[in-house]
Amino acid sequence: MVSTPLSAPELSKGSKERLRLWVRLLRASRTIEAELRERLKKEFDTTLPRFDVMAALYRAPEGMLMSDLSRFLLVSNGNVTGIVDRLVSEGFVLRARRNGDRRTSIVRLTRAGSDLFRAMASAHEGWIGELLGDVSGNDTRRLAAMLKSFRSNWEGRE
Amino acid sequence: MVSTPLSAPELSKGSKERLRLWVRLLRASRTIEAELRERLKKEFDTTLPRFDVMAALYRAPEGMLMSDLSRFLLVSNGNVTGIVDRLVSEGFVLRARRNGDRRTSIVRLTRAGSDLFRAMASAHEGWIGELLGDVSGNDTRRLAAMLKSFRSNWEGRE
DNA sequence: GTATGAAATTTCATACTTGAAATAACTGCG
DNA sequence: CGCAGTTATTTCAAGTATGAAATTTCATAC
Repeated sequence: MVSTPLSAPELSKGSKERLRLWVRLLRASRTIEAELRERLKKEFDTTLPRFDVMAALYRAPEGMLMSDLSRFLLVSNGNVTGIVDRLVSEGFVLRARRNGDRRTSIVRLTRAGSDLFRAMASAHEGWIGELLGDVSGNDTRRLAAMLKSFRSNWEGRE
Repeated sequence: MVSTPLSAPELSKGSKERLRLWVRLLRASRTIEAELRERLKKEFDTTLPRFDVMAALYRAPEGMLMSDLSRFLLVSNGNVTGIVDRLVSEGFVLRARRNGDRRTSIVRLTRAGSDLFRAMASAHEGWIGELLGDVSGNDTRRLAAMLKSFRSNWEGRE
């Protein structure tokens, strides 16, 4: 009928409902993210990206490559460089050259970094418990399961 | 036992499960967001924040105040200023002074902005349908309902 | 051993983002 | 009226984010 190339009259059947789901998903995560950012700033004078990097490194005591960090956190390479730079200059993270491959550098938490992260992680877990406190235990498990399967279904591509 | 002030031995009962839910929620939305950003760039040479602003304005043909935009999109005031500035300079958005209150400016889409947004929205809906395609209709509705109640429960504060 | 190409990281330009400070305009009390 | 306080917006510095180009190193085929 009309000439718009991509917009078939209805698109896929459930696309309106899925769109609504996406909008709510995004709003939920932005709301929580904003609150976390504010608390991290107020309580620990740090930021969410720093926290994310430290969380990733805390789970990998032997250290991670920059590219592993960027893949795991779903952010670009150049981005990780900047955040790690600042963490290094503050003494929470260490860059170590490897003997094997001089292109790569292993990044890991310093002792001060681990100590700080433990304190932050504990507070963080409490905040999440509070912010998601109105979600029942059943819903929590069901939501988490749905989101898990979504991710694994979809990420397999590309 | 120990001296860490915030970390009671277990925190709230379901806090570990809620933490897992949060991590998955965040990963899901970041994964989708990254894909949308890439496609918006490739297909329309624009960005997600620009799209978000235009989407908000499209729903409000009479226009919105800057502060309404920032509240609705959950981003800071200063942020909206920059994005709108760019959209204005590209001819997709218009700032109009009001006769009533000279502090405020009503922001709305131009004709070109509406036309562009319609095209983008149609593609966008299709992408979401595709990216969330593995979520069944039932799950879509259930997830959306859970996320809705979460948001309204929690946002009532502050 | 040396070109060729791939891989890991950094650098760069541009844009987004926040939170705080600055500006400008409105409101209403005395 | 005058001015104290509030509201709407912009400005600003610092940090985050991307994607592309540049660097450096490695690996492999000659």
